[in-house]
Amino acid sequence: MDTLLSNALLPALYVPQRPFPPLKNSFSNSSSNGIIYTRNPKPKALHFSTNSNLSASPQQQQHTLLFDDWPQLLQLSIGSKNLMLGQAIHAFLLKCGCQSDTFQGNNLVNLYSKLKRLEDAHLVFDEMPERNTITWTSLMTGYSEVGDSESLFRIARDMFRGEEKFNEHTCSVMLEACRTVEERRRGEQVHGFVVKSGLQDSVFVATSLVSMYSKSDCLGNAEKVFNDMDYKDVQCLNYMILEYGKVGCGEKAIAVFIDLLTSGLDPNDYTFTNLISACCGDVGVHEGRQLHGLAVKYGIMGETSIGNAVITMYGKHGMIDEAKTMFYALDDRNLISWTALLSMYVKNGHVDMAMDVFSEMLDLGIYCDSSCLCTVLDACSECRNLELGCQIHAYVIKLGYYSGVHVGTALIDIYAKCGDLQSARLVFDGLSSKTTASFNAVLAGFMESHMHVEEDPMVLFNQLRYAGISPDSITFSRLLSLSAEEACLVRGKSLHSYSIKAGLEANSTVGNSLITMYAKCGSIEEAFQTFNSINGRDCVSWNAIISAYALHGEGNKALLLFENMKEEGFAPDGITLLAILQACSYSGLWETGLYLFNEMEPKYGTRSVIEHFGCMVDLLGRAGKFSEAIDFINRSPFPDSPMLWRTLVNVCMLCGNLNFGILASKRLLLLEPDEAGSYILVSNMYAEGGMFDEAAKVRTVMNDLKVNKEAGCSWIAVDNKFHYFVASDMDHPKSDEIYEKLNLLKIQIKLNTHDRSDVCLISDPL
DNA sequence: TTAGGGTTAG
Repeated sequence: MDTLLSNALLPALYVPQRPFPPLKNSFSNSSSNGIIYTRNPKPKALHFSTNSNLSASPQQQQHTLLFDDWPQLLQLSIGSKNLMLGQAIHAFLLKCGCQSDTFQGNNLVNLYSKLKRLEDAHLVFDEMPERNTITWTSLMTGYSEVGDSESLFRIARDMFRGEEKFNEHTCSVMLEACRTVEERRRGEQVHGFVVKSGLQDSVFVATSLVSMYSKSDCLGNAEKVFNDMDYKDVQCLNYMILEYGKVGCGEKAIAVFIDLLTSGLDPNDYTFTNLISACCGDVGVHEGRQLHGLAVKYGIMGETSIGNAVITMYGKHGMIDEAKTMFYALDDRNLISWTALLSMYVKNGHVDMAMDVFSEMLDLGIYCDSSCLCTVLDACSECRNLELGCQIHAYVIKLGYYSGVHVGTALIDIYAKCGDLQSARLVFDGLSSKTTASFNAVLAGFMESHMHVEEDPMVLFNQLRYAGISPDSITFSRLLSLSAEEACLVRGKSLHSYSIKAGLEANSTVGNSLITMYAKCGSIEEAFQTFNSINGRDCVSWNAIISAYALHGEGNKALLLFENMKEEGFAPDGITLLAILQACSYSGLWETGLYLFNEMEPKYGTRSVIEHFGCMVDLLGRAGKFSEAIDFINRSPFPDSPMLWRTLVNVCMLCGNLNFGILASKRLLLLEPDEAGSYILVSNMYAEGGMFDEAAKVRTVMNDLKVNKEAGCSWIAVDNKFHYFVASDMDHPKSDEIYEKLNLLKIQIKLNTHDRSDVCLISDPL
């Protein structure tokens, strides 16, 4: 063990000239490290100072440690993470000459393990002549501390081979190392070992099992272990309340709380913090408010964590005043209290108030951590305020959080959502470590920028795969949405294959995106196959497949699926009704559509919003009921909505009803005199109706008013390369061949539709 | 007489 005697400690060895005051209990100062030994070579006492200067004079020393007190001081060095003090005690023990003492060895292994000095822990461990269960368990704790489960289980195997007895402590440490999805399998093996060893009745081990299963996404197993426990203490019950709260099972959390009270246990601050936090899901503000009152009755509202949970709970239920009152009633506000208030304002759409709070924090000199900065950046992102985001970005750099992955991802998010993909990429490229979430944030930028990007997200995706970043369901969902937008079936299929390889075949998020991708790329059969393959379909899955059939004009199939959805116990939401109205509209089922629209609120409890009204205008128009459509708009809550009138103009154009189209156009241009898109639509409507002079007039008005619109573009993907075209485009290197092919196609279409009256060549745009 | 649940609020 001599090998551990650090040279750095030697200057501290000093014989004092006079006695020191006795050992005090106030060892909380973590800077204590001035070490002096009274006798050499075999000291009876250790004197130490709270002064960090090792060369301080003996008169400045404050504490004396008698030989028997060393375990107490060792605990202090662990608690205060004071390695130097621990090493001094180690040196002190060496001088005492008790190298073969197992108790001392165990304590030293524990010291170095807790301080993550695994090499030192191993040195002590290796030199111990006799080891016991505590020695092995202490060493395993070190590997658990640093998250090295491979080494931990290697040691466990050695311990097993050496026939050392595993006890409840050992099993708890092993289970601690299995609290991830990746380690779940190993956790199950340890569970088997626990049962075989008869240790499952220990409340420590059982709580570790509950924790292991819930943290590895197996709440069902956690619940089984929890329910089988004969004896539960407060900490175990608090744990289950926490886990139920995390997955939004507030009712179950409250049931555990009732069990806690009926078993005569006393709830503590953790109980209320966890429980109030659980009142943001299926359990609402009524229960949250009652628990808040109960915490006041118990006299523990002085605990900041409970107050913080109350702020968040009220904030999530939109009760801004109550949340604010709680914040100002707190005796001890901490950074979490401030962040909770900030977040509450952001989530309730009061970004300006959030920024006021942030300014106040800066004025008060409160130092922000990464979580607080992420919330502020969320505020900028929420209101798409890029300028403010840039200012916060500068502050982030000043604080040194620039390359941190969480703040970095929030920065990417704001740039991406504001359409500045280039800056989003710059932040992403500068991240010290990239995560799936940061990549997903960049993908949001691609989605926001649509087709106006040179870079191919798939190239970036492949680079990240090779760098070892695993895609998750959100990655696939976003990439599939991009493929759907590009109508690129080949790419969509390739992503489908990769999602199967990634083990996400039955994932509902990926499945739902696949349905939409296949439908938008024209393959309704594959959309339906995917729908059938999803394990645990949710409301979104049903909405996706109903929308898919609506898009393909198969209204009756969409209606059939709507009935199946209800039979399987899913409550249709606003999106379902929108999809079903579209299905009726595209399939000419206007009476059914009208009936369902009128049933939305009374039968389905779904409030109709402007999109539903838009759909109804389209439905009535397609059914030729233009007069009814105009009445419908005028009687709706949105009689002056340009969107509804634009829908009517569009449907008039589609159905060739110029009279109503002109009527609707006049209203539209009155409502939207500066919107280029409306002029183009009206102009197109005239052109479709053969009124070319009127169409030209509208274009002239546009020019006079100087309203311009970016030209619409079409594209085609060939061999993973996208080719874009605008009207009259001659920029493509193969323009001549393309126009020639188009001419042939037009002739073929005319011949096939038996309309040979106007077979002519598409004129060269030049 | 040493080792284990170590939980909370943004």
